[in-house]
Amino acid sequence: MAQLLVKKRRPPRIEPGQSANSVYPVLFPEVVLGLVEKRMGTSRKTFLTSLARSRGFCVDDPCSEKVTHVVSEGNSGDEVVEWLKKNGRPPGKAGVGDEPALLDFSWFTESMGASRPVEIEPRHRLKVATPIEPPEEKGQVAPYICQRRTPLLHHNSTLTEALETMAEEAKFNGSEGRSLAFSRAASVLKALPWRVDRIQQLHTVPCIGEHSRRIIQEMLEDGISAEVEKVRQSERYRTMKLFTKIFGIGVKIASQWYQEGLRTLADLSLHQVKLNKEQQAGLLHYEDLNTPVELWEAEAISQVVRQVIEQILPGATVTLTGGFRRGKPRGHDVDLLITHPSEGEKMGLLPKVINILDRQGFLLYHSFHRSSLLSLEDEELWVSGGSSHMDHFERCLSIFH
DNA sequence: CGGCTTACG
DNA sequence: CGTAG
DNA sequence: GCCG
Repeated sequence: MAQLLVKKRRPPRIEPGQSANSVYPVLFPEVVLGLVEKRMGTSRKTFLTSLARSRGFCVDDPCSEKVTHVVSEGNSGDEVVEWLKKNGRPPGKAGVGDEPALLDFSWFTESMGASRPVEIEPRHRLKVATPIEPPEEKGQVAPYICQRRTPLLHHNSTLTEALETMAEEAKFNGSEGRSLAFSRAASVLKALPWRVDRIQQLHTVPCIGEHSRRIIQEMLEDGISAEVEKVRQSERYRTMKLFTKIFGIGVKIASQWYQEGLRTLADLSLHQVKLNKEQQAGLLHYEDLNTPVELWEAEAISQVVRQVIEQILPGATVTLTGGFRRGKPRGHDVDLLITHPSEGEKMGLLPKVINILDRQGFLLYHSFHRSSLLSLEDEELWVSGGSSHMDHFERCLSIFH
């Protein structure tokens, strides 16, 4: 099997103004809307569905198990629960916690206005007298990390961003352990099914110690943490963040540059710092490489690679994997898996693919050696493969254009 | 007080 | 030393 | 920094 990863920077554009639902790119695959027709009416539901899809939302039958956000207009929470039951929504498994959120129309309106799913707040939730959710919620966090949900959209973004700033700062200072602890504190808050609004709610939550609790308390009381703000404003933190976002530059080199008085990307050129090939590409394509890849871009790259692979190895399959396959709307790269029913057909496939992509002008940068390759740019393409009984590992990282 | 992921280039 | 998941 |  061969695995290919691609990051693209400016792939083919999708023309605006298309009407069919399928042509709108899904920008928020982690959110699936279900519109309750009761008291909304068929035509209004159709209109709202088109509106949502045109803004990149996925819309499905509210009774589908894929639905994460059930939106209704003019119904009480109990009425929606009853309606879902009557219209055949399968009952959720107790304790799994995968029940959809039951939301008032205000959440829909605000999300459409923002062109993205806004964070769910208590005022958005429909009040349900007969809870559809099992009384598991108030309780604890699962004992094992692998049992916890860490959703992209959760209820404590402000708090987790603060804790992650502290984690980053610790890492910049060489304190891996501290950094890990703050990262865990942030993660555990992402797993909570409710918004933390009182410090007492954290008494039984693991990974929240004295320091994290102090920061959280400050934020709950003042809406801001002086300690975190001080970090965010500090020249050291800002500069380290700037430098370590250069592909190929880690804490050590960034710190060294800071010691030498360097502060901006322009300073690096002025002082003619020594950079290897990857780092040069990293600096040259700094903005591009730090701009997230959108799902539609990933799909465009897959399509290009698919077309090239078809020429070289007919019958091969190219599948988008990685974060996008897990439903993320954005990523920092594109993972592609290349498979073919026959054995041995894939040897040397990667260099051929890269050469063709290069000749077609898709690659801004690429490099590979005997067993691996790595490059970075507006787009990057990474391929790795191994054969079944060979310890073969072929990889390629390039930049797509 | 020690541990905090691991492999590879 | 840096990258990746 | 947090945990055992």
